[in-house]
Amino acid sequence: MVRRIELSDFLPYLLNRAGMRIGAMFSRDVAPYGVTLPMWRVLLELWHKDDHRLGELAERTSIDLSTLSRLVVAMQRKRLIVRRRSGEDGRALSLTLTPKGLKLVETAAPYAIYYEKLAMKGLSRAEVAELKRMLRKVFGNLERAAAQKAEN
Amino acid sequence: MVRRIELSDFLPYLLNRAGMRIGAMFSRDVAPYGVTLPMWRVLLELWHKDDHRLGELAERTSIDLSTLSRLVVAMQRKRLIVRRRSGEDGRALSLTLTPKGLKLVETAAPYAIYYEKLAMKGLSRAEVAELKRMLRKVFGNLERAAAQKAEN
DNA sequence: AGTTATTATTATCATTTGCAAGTAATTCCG
DNA sequence: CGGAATTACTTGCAAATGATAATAATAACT
Repeated sequence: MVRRIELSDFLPYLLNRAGMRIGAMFSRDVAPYGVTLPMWRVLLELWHKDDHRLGELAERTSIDLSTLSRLVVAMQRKRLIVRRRSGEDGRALSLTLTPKGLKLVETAAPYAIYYEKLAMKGLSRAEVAELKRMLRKVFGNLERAAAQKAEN
Repeated sequence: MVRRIELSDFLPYLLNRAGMRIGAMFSRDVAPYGVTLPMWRVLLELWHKDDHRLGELAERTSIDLSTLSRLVVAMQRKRLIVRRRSGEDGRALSLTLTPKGLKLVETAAPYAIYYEKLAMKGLSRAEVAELKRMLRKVFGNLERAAAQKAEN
């Protein structure tokens, strides 16, 4: 007999629920600007650090490589990003924001910041720092395990 | 000029990354049993509390209602759950696990528990409790805001 | 009771997604 | 050096998804 999982105390469940909810709320707000959640993730990543290659971006946005490949083509057609071959490695792409893309991230960013603040309401500065530290830790743990598994 | 968002300190990003990663790892392990992540979420929810209606389940699993409707039909065809009209409210469904469904959750649950443990490695019992409490708080904050918005 | 409103569920259709196979560039190694 | 293996990305295709419209049952109101 297996013990039942208590959902309100089950980390994957809590992560999924909080993550999906904040994504959905943000998403509805920025939809009028023509921004979808996957697009936003790409824009945000490129804002944060320009000149990404595709694989790197897929890893960081949690978007499947083939899905992302099509997404960046679409985003280039919309003049939000530029896709060119990397100089160093002719297989790789170099993805960068256009001015139009930059403008769009800057338009959407306040909504993201608003929802982050809203989510953290009632938590002290120290608690928030702890929460984020632990989430980074959690991700690091998973990442390390995945890497080890890939090794074998 | 808008200040750039620091990704490694941005809650929605941390939530998404951790949540997606743990979901993906778990998912690969249980795929051989014919369990997908959405299916797992439904099974887990019904394991936790039997006799759900569809809307309630959609809310709790973060699965879109129309998507979920098809999913539960498919799961009934696989004899994992039973779908019947609720006695109390003739509009609603009453969804329950079959013995086969129960067996399947019990097969998959150890993987879920394993990854939860893995994710929390290096955190003290007290820290874990704090993390979960804050995640519930975060979700509650978002939920409350959404409810208030819907009111107006 | 009859009409309207509300809530819950399903069907349809266009789009998105992800797996698997394919292509091209680069690196490895004899 | 040169062919095999690896890496980076793209594409084809079947399945999953989500928005919207339709349907059904119940509740609320007159």
